[in-house]
Amino acid sequence: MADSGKKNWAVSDEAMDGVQRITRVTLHDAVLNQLRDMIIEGKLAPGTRINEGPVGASLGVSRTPLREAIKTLASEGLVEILPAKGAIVRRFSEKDIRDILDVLKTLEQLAARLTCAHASDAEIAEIADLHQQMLRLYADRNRLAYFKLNQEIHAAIVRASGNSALTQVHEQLQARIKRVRFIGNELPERWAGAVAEHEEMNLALLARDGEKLSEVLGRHLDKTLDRVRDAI
Amino acid sequence: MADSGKKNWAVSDEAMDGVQRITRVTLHDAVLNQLRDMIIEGKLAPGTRINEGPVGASLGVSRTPLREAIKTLASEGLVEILPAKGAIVRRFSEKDIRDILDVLKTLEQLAARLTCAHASDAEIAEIADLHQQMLRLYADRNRLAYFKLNQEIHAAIVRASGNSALTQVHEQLQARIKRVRFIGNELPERWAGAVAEHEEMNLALLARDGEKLSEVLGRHLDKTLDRVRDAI
DNA sequence: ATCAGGGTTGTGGTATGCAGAATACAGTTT
DNA sequence: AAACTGTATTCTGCATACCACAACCCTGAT
Repeated sequence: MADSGKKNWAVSDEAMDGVQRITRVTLHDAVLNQLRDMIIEGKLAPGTRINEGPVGASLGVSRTPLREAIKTLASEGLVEILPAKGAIVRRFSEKDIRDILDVLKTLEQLAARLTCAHASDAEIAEIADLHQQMLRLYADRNRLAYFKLNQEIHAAIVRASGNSALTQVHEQLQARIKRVRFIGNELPERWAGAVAEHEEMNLALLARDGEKLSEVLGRHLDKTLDRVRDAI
Repeated sequence: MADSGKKNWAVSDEAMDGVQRITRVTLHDAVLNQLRDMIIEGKLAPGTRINEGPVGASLGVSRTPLREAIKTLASEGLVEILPAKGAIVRRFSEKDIRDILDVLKTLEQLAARLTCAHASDAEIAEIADLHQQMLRLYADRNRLAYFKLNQEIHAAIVRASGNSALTQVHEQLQARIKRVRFIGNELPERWAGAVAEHEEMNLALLARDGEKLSEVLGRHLDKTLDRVRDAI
C-alpha cells in the first residue's frame, strides 16, 4: 500500500527532512475554514441564512467554491440546507447538545484508554506541557486563549490514540458544540471546577492510568452539560 | 424550538395527519447518493480517479452538482481530494479498518445501553422483526439481501437509541467499511458465526439487557475484523 | 538513462444565463 | 381589519462557457 516508487532522487530523502510540503490551499478549503470559524465564533448566529450573493461577495469569492463549502458544512452538521431556500446555520437544542456530549464522552473515554496504552512518551509530555500552559492562562484569566488551549488538549488526547477515524469523528462533533461550550464556563466557580478536573486528567495521563483518565473525562463531560446549559 | 407559528389553518392539523411531505431531491443529493452507492458496491474501486468530465457525462449531470457531491464525499471520508489532481476513491488500510471498527464498536455499545433503556417497545419489536427476516434470508443463502438487512439492523439499533448525533456518526463510519464488510463474510462458517451472534443480540435486545447486548456487540465487531481481513 | 522542452488534459475558479421556487408586496374581497 | 389572491422580486439550483495553471505524456536531445 505504501509508495512503491523507486526513483533515484538527486536530493537525498535525508536532506529533505524538515522541509514541510508546500500546501496549496484551494479556495474551497479557505472558504470552508473561514465559514466554520465564523459559525463557531458566533459571527454567524444560529438561524442565520447564508445568502450566496452577499456572503460570497464579502468573502471575495464566486458562488461555486462558496456553495461547495456550504455543502461540506452541511455534511459536518453545522448548517442545514433547505432545498430552494438555502443554508441556515444550525441551531442546537439542549437535547442535541446532550446527545453530542454523550457521544463525545464515549469517544474520549475510548481515546483515554488507547492513548494511555499506546501513545509515545513524547506525545504525553506534549499534552502535559499544554496543560501547564493552560494553567498559566487560567491564572491570567485569559478566557479565549484558555478555551482554545482547552479544546486543543482534548483534541491532542484523542489524536495521541493513533486512531484517525476516532480523531476525525471527535473533531467533527467537537466543532458542533464549540460555540456553546465557549459561551458556557463563564461563571468563575464553574471555570475553577473545570480546571481542577483537568489537573486530575493530567495526573492520570502522566501515570498512563487509562481507567482513571477515562473516569475523570467522563465526569468532566458530564459536568460540561451543566456548565453550558444556560448558554443554549 | 418547535414550529411556533400560530396561523389559523383552514385545514386542521388533525386532517393533515398522515400526509407525507413532498420531498424535492436536489441533483446534488441524487449524485451524492449515486456515487456513494457506486463506491460501496465497488463499481468505483479504491484508487479510481473520479474524472469530472466522463463521470458527469455518464450521470447526465453538469460539473457543478457533481463537484459539490465530490466535496461532500471527501468530508465523509470516502474519497480523497488532491489539489489540482482531482478526487480518488479512498483506499483503506487494515489499520484504517481496525480503527473504524474500534470506534464503531464503542458507538454501538453506547447505543446498546441507550436503546435497551429508552427505546419504545414498538421500536424493539421492529428490530426483532428485521432479525427474523434476516434469518430467512440466511436460510435462503441470499447474501446480498442478507447483508443489507444486517446493516439495517445495526443501524436500527443505533437509531433506536434516540441520539441523532450518534446515529449520524455511526452511519458515516459504517458507510466507509460497508464495501470491505460485504466482501468479507464469504466463508460459510464465518457467516454462520455471525448469524449465531445476531441471535444472541436479538435475545438480549428483547430482554432489554443493555449490558448483555453491549457485550455481544463487542464480540461481534471484534470478530468482524477477522472476517474481513483477507478482503482488504 | 536522464533531462528538457512542448503539447494535452483536467482541475480550480469565474462569470453568466436561466428556470423555478420562495418570499415580499401589493391589491382585492369580505 | 383580516384574509385571500395575484404579481413582482429575489434567490437557489443547475448548466454552460471560458480561462489560468498545474499535472501528465510524449518526444527528442544530451
